[in-house]
Amino acid sequence: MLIGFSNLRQTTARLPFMLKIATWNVNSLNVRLPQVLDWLRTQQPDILALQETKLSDPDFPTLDIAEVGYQAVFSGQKTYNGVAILSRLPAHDLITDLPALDDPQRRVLAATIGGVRVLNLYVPNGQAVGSDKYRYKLGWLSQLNAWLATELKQHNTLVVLGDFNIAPEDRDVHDPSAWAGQVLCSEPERAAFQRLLDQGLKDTFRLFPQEERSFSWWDYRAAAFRRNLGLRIDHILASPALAAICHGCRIDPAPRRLERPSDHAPVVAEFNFDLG
DNA sequence: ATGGTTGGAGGCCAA
Repeated sequence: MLIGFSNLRQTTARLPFMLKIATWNVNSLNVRLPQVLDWLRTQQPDILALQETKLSDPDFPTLDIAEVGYQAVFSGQKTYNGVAILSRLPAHDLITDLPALDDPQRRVLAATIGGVRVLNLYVPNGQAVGSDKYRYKLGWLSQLNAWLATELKQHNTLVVLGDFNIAPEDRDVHDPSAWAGQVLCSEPERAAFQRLLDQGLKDTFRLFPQEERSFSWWDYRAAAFRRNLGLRIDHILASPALAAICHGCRIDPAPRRLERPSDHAPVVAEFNFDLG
């Protein structure tokens, strides 16, 4: 017993520890709270970024989330948008707005958790190419790109994750010809996504072999999930230092199969920190 | 065949 404990102490110092970071657009945390609590209990992520909470801050279910062992920070909005970060460790140095964008829409929440800088995003949907909302989306992404540059200067270990509302490549689309040039897939949106990667971020999902036709969002209509007619629009991007220790990234389709699901599935990335 | 479904407001809009 004593020997075993001694060995454990010796080896623990050299064992890597895994940091599990996830993102999930829940499409109303009110409706999805039981599913989120179950998912936290079974998957045990260290950090879970939520989008589309659709809750004002006083209504945030802080106590329910604390009961399963997580702290919560949030930037909420009634009815629309709303982002939150749930974590084992406390979150500090919060930012809730893109600099130089005076925007009442709650789509951004940055925090530092256990030394990792986390940028949680709910990128505007854009509605349709050429619409006012599409122009807002592209302007928003431009401001995001500028902000990311300043964040990367300050933080070596950084993740940008959330609902990007962009399918980066045709392989992220169930029917590329049908979606060609459409919102979520248009060239200006993909170029904006590429500009984030051009700053050194890696799409952690594509660091690993993945099944073909892997998607993170399926329309509620036309039995799209059953037919796997989806898009991969939820992403976990990692700075070079974090990408180098990324150990895996996967989409968890299980919650999408539940009754009253979100239209998005969670995405999970794991990082190995060697404390030796 | 330009459909269909969900959430939340509030008697349509956003996704």
